[in-house]
Amino acid sequence: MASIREVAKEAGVGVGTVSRALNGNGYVAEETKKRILEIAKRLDYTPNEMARNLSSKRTGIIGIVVPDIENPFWGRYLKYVEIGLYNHGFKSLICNTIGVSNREQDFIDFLKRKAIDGIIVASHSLNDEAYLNLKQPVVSFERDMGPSIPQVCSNHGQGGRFAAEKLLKAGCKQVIQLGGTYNGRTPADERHHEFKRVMEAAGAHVTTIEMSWDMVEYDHYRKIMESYMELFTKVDGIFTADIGAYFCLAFAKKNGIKVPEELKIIGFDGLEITRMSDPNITTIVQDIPVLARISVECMIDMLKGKKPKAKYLVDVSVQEGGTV
Amino acid sequence: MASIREVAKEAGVGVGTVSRALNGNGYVAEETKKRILEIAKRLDYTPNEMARNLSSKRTGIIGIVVPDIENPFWGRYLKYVEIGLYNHGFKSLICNTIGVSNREQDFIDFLKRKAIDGIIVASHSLNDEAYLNLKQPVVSFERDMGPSIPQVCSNHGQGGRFAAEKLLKAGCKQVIQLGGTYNGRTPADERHHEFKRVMEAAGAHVTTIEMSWDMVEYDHYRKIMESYMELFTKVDGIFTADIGAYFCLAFAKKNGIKVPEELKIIGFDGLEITRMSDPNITTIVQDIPVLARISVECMIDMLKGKKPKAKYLVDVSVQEGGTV
DNA sequence: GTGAAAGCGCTAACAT
DNA sequence: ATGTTAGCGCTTTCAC
Repeated sequence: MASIREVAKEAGVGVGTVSRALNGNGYVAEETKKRILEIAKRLDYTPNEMARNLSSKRTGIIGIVVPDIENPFWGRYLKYVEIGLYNHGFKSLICNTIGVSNREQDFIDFLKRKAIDGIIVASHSLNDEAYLNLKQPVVSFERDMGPSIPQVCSNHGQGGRFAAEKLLKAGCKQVIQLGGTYNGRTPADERHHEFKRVMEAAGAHVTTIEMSWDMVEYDHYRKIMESYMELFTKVDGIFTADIGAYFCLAFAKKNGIKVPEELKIIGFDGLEITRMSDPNITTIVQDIPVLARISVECMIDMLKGKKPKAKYLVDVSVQEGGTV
Repeated sequence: MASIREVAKEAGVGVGTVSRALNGNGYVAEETKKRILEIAKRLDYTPNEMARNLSSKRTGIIGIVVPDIENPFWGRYLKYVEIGLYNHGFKSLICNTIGVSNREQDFIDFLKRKAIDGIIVASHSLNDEAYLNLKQPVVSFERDMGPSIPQVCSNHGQGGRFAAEKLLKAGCKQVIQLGGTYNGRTPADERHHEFKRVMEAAGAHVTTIEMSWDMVEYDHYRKIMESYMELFTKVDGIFTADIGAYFCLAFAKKNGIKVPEELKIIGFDGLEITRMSDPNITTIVQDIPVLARISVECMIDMLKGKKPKAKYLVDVSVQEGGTV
């Protein structure tokens, strides 16, 4: 309630002096400074952030656009982005697109109106153009949006190679992989390209089933996986996202297919769920905390006027489990 | 970049007229209005939200304090709160306390500084006092913070009774329940009180193990559950949060304990995970979308100056599974 | 060192 | 119907 003017009046000084005393900028005599601080506390003075924003032209808020907070991958990514931003003094505003492109556009407008200082986009229901020509910083997660927007993503190609090597070493000859929408050539598709390349180079046969992982209900994937499992009986290895891997394993157990003896399963992502099954699922782990940290650092650099690299590739790793 | 003044100058009118034309307030001739809108578009005019905030004394942003976004329960709650707020024209700022009370206090300060319009608190690492005496609206989720702060929570007592009834009907005589920290008398504890009361009234024996569900790593709970399972061999029924129930079931399967024949398990929360096991877990479902919607409506009411009820209790329901 | 004053960009009351 | 002007509460020159 108390404004800077009341503090100034009470202290018998000008508002400028109060501002300097409170923010530690410019010269203020120790004496007066102490008095001002005291009065500010006594009056329970709280600076008005809106006014401060208007004058400083920044809000201290960064927007984060994700496809679905409820999805464990995004929940985790969001968590670590929030932590990173917080450590740099920024707050996190979320936009959960849940497939509705309006929501994303709405958020971009919010940025244009300077209600937030920048956006980290990890969802892509909109064309890239929506983000080009923005004056404020934008960082893209898992998508190439052109040279003006830095991109952070896992080294999916490496992940695909790791998966292929694991299955090859385990003796797989006839495998299927589920996932990868080849239209957009997103970074994530790269893992399926590489997987196929390496497997085939070693003489194995690969069947690719295109499907997306925009999670609806998990149980949806159970049915999908089960129907494919019925279809491919001669298969000795499967490479798919963790959720898929989980249901594959469940199906195999239920139908007396021995894992890993008769069927090897390797996942991708490294979600908690892979550690909740018995046996644990062997999977390629994305390093979400690092992905998030780099996303944030990119953003901070841009806010400071520094130009980050165009692309950051983060190593994946293999989580040993009992399914390969 | 273009400000309202430039639009005004270009259109040969005053800034007031432009403001009215753009916001649809007050009288503006159709003719001039059309011209202004055209010019605004041509100049790519975007209203500055900070300035607007300062003058209107609101930001259109609501803060949401949760213990851990990555936890599926909170992720889901957050998702539906975000959707609700969005539908009312508000954006969602998140504060993930992850047990650090500073973070929560920091957020309260943000509110005091009028950087956000209100807070929905679903985390409680701070004393209630921190929220009392705030001029802006606060809504509490799953905690009684005194008469001045409306509270939204599941009807845990009902949930405890449902669970007890299920187990009793299934013939349980000797059960254990895990969870409930009797110190704080949080709404959630109520389910364990009621569970015990009903079970004992029917002549069953109840052992209560106090523990909290501030999730660290899921696997942490696997170990806890396993150690308790080893301990209680004569038990014929278990009531616990879904995560615990999941690991109980896993343990039972691994150790040849037949579920539900020899052991009945009933969970609480209604998380996805209960539908990922085989059999699905019988559990008491919290209606998160409704809890979220009411939280939001409470907030909106308060922002409008309406006084909401002091307490909103949301019904839970039984999800039939194969563990009871 | 400190006070006065000019913005920051918009809204709204008040003239005209 | 429209222009002018006074805030909104703070930061930041620029004199003194």
